[in-house]
Amino acid sequence: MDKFKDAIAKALAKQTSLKQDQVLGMLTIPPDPNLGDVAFPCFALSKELKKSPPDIAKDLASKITVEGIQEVKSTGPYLNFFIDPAAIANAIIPRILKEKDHYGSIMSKKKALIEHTSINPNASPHLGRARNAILGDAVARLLKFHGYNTEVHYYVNDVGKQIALLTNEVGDSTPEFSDMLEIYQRASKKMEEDEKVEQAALETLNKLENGDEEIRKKFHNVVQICVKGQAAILFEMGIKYDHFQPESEFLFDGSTDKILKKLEKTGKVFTDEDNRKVLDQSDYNLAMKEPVLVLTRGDGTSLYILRDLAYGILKNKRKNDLNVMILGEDHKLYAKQFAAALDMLNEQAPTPIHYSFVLLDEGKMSTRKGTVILLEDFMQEAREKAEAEIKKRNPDLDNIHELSRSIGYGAIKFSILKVSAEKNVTFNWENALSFEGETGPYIQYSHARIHSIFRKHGEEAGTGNLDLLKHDAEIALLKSLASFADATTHALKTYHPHIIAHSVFDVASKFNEFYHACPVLQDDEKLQAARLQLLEATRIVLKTGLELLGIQAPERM
RNA sequence: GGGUCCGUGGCGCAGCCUGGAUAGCGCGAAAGCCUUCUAAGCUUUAGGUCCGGGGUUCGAAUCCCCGCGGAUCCGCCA
Repeated sequence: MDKFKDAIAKALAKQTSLKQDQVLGMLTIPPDPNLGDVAFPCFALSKELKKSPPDIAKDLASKITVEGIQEVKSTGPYLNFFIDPAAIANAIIPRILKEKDHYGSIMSKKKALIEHTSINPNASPHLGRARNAILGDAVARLLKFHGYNTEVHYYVNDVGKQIALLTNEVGDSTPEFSDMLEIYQRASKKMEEDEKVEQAALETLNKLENGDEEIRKKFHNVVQICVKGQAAILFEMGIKYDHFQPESEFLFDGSTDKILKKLEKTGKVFTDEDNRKVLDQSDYNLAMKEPVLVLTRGDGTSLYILRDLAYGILKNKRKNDLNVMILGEDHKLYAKQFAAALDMLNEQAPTPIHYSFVLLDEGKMSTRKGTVILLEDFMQEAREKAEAEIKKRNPDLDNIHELSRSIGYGAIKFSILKVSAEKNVTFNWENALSFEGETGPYIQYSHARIHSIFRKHGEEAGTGNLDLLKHDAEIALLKSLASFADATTHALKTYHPHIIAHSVFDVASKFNEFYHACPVLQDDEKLQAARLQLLEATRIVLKTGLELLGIQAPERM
């Protein structure tokens, strides 16, 4: 579409006092395709020309001709351009068929690093955490799609007080991952009731920092059980990581000490009345009562910020062109403080991508309190529903087990990814497990329908005269395919996968309208050949779009 | 008290960056469409003070200001 807009802008620039770039910024899409494909509002020229906008539109309509535009018409104050449908088809279809799964990619050759998920290793992940992982995975896929050599990190918070608490509670027993949630909740409850429990956790932590091998082993065991259990669930969802970075590494290799010393050299570190080391950040305009960052506890043990800084510096050593991390909205201020601290060390900060929480009707989720919906339970519900649906429609399929995973997880991911990350969502079983309308399965179904046609016809789309594609439904689909490429670049620029979700849904929706309006396999061989090409292009885009969201594209369902 | 994000038909959302013509989509509701490429689909109908109030502008869901409501944060949790 950009091609046509450029041509229009060029032609308009010749006829008016405006520059081509200015015109380009003013062009809009009419609300109804019957009005035209591209519009130029004439209000702005009104003062200068001392004529009414409708008169200007009329005047320009009679003067302008643009290649690939079959008609220029004035409607009130708007100058409307009708793109020749054949020109759209010939511009977009060959491009998609040639670029295939790269269609929409900027083909960067740069490097990127993304850190996401990074759940506390204590229990089975709940839906709120899943939003981080699913969003992060989608952004990682987006980066890879655009050609970024992308490294995916999972930061393992294996030295916290919460892990100490869990480790103490586990003691010498050898629990399974599935026991951890209960153990963690039990420990949290004990801590609330008895402050000695917290004291014990802090003592354990202190021993860990002072190199107690026994404690270190225990920590390691508990953390391993948790991380393995969590990663297995996420892996089942198709979410993978290149590197698990243990936080403890920065403690044991002396990085935290080094960073503390470096920060002290800035002269901004002071010791407070409780013997804690505190970093003064008043130079950074942070919206807090006292812009300070506490670096150590009174007993000298380090706080997470020092480890985070070490990790941030390590990330920078990889020389990435893009460096992003997915964080909850509760970490917004912390991300700023973190960036400020890195700046004091003359280091670059990663770009945070924040998301809001998933709420339940009854309020917030909390692993400690047990008011959670676990991702694994949600996954199971989705699989079971998918399996029931498949058996209802297509009981003869031989891969029902595999298929119900694709469809169930597709529904979960799409329901999370279609909403912009900064929006609070209230979880609702019915909406989240819907397979109809604006859902993952709807898109998967559209993709499967195309495969069905090709199975009947034979896999080769062949060649044909694309000028024949001029039905309204065909044109609408063509335009949707064209705007997919805009969506992928916009999504990259803003780190907003929901833009992809809506775009690929639009393609599926336009395809289904086309499917009902235009029979593909039919007597008119030439028309059939043209439509098969359109179908092949649609299949490519649907598959690409689904993959960007981490959703599989089954060929039958 | 201060900062940030969100507020769009009964419900869930897109549109806001970059202002433009009757505000889109899905669910739910009502009615229709399977002897033709999979009905997880399609078509039609009903349903909206775009949270409220000011301002900027020829024009505001969109930009600015002031409120209201929700989320979240503001020193030893990560």
